[in-house]
Amino acid sequence: MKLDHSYYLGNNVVKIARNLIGKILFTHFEDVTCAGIITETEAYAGIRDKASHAYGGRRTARTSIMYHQGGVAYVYLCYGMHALFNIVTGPSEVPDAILIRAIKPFYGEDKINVRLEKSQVKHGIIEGPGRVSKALGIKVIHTGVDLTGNMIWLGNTGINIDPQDIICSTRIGIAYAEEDAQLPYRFNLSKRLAEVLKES
DNA sequence: CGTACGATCTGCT
DNA sequence: GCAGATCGTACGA
Repeated sequence: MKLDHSYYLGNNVVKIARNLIGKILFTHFEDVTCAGIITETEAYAGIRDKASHAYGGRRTARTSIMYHQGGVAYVYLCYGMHALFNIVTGPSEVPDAILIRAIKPFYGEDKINVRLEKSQVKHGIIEGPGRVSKALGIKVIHTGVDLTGNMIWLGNTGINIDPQDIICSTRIGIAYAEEDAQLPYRFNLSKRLAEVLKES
């Protein structure tokens, strides 16, 4: 059920980002477990990707966790108020990461709704990376958390997803990345399958 | 030390 | 559809 360390060590971050669609993201804070099915991801391909925080080998206090071996969390603050949750992948010293942009609530919806306050879940999916973190209780201090531990982890559903149900497109909010903004590094579940999942 | 701005979200028009 | 919120981080002086 729980994805183990080897899952995160592959050096093809785009492939992992695609594979994460349909996996379940769990959190366990304050004695409460919540979970959501991942429906949207974006890959950030280390030092060669202008959209990545590690572009050109940039390495600062904030981004140093990206150089850790895959399987830990990278959470950072965006626009001064949103904690964005990323999954670090690849071998040590390869700063690849995957941003989780949307989930479908799967477990602990009561707590999720409390955390989201006024902005409740619409059409069954929590869209927007800031809202995903808010819903699951993930904060900047969770940077570095081991994703095979008991605070944040990922699991398999056992549901098989047809490759045709994964839509690939360009990433959002990275105009500064110039030509790399055109890379097909964003993945989401097709509307059709999202509807099916909504039923379950 | 100063400053510009972001892997965004919400509420108002 | 658009502007405002809101502040840590990065980078240059």
